[in-house]
Amino acid sequence: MNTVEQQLEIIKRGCDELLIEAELRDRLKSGKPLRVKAGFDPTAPDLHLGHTVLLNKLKQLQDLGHHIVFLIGDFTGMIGDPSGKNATRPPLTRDEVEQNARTYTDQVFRILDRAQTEVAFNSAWMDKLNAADMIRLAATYTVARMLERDDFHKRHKGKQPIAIHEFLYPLVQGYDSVALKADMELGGTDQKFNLLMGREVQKHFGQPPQVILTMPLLEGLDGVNKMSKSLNNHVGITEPPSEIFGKLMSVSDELMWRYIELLSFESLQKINARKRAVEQGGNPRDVKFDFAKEIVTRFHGAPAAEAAAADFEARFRRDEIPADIPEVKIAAKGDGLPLSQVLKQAGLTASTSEALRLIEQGGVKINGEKVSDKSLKLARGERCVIQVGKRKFARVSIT
RNA sequence: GGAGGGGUUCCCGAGCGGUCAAAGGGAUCAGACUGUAAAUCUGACGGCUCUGCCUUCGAAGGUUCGAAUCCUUCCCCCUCCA
Repeated sequence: MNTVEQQLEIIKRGCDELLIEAELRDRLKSGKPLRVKAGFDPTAPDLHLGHTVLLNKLKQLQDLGHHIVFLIGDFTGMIGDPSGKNATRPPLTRDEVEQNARTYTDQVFRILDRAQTEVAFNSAWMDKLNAADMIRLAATYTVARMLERDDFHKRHKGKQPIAIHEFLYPLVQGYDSVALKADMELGGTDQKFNLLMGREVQKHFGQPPQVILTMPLLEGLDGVNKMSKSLNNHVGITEPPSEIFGKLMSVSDELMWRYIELLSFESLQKINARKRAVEQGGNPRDVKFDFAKEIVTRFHGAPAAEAAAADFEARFRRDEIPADIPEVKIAAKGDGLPLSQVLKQAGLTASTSEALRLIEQGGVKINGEKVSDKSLKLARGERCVIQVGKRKFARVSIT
C-alpha cells in the first residue's frame, strides 16, 4: 500500500489543479477508499485521446485502490446540450442514450478495469426529483455567481444567447455529487466551475465538500481548439492503427511535446532527454514516430503499431502504394466512364466538381502516373489503382 | 409590452439593385519543397451532362429587364427600457 504522500504524488502528476490538497490528505489518511466521480456526456460516444487524459488519471486512482464511479449524464443528455451555442443538438431518446452509453463504456474499459468500476446514470436520481425539488435546487445559487462561469460570462458579454435550462446544468451536476456522496470529482479544466458547484451543493445538503482535481485539456490536431469530435480535430481511440499513427504524425513539431506531456507514459526524465536531443539537432520526426507507436500500441497492441509504422514509412517516405487498398467495382454504361465520374463513384472525391479540380491540380494518379487530361475516359474492363492526393487509394475495375 | 440592432456559402465575417457563386480570414483539400500527413510557399475551395447550365445569402410572397441587396408577412437571435 502506498503512503499518503506517495499517493498524492501520483495523483498530482500532470494535473492542472487540486482543490483542496489538505482536504485530500485528510481523506487519504483515513485509509478508506475514496469515492471518485467523473461525469461524461452521452451525446458523443466516441472517445478520443482528449478523454484519455482524464481516464488515465482515473485508472491511476483505481490502481491506488479507490472506488471509481463512472457517471453517465443521461438525464442532462436528454434535455439537450448546453455547451457550444451553435450546435443545439436534438434531445436524445432513452434508447439512443442507452446505445451511446454502451459504446461509451466499451471504450472506457479499454482503460479502466471493468470489474472495479461502478457505472451510474444520473437519471436514476434526477428522474425522481419533482418540480418543487428542482426549484429548491435552483435556489441554492445566484445568477450573478452563475455568470461568473467563464463560458457563460463570455457568451453573455459577447451577446450570445444563454437559455435558462443551461443554468440548471451545473446545479444538476452538483446534485449528482450529493447523490453519489462523492469524495472527489475529476474533470477537465473547463469543468472547474461545475466541479466547484458540486462542493457548494454538497455543503447545502449537509455533506462534506468533494475534493476536485482538474486535468489539462488536450488541444486538438489544429493546436488551437480543444480536441473534440465536432471540430474534427480529434484522434479517436477506436480509429484504425494507421489513422491514429498518421494523425499523430501530422501534429506540428511544437504541439508534439504537449501531446507527449499529457499522453505518454514515459518517465519525465526520458521525455526531457528527448527534448534535449532535439534541441541539439535531433530530428523531431523520430520522437514523433516513437510517440505515435506508443499510442497505437496502447489501443491496438504492438504488432499493429509496428505495421502502422511500416506502412507510414512506405507511403510517405518512399511514396509507395499501401498494402491493403479497397477494391471498387464500377458499372459503366456504354463504352466507358469519364475519370471524374469514376473518382466520385469510387468515393475518392465528394463530387465530380471536386474530381475535376483535383485532376487539374495534379492530385490524381492512375497506376502511379499523374493524370492531366480532365476528359480522360476509363474503358470498360479496365482495372487500375487510382490515387487521390497522398492518402486516398482505390483499386478500381470498370465493369 | 416599447425602442433599436441582427440572421450571408463548413465557421467567422464583408457586401447593401446589375461587373456576386458573393471580399477577407479560419478550417479543409491539392501541388511544390522537405526531416513527417511538421514548418514554409503556391493554388483550389456550391453542384452538374462544365468555355455553358442549375441551386445558394433565415422562410414565404412581391416590386423590377434584373435582388443577398428594395417592399410585405412570418420565424429566430441580441441590446436597452419596462
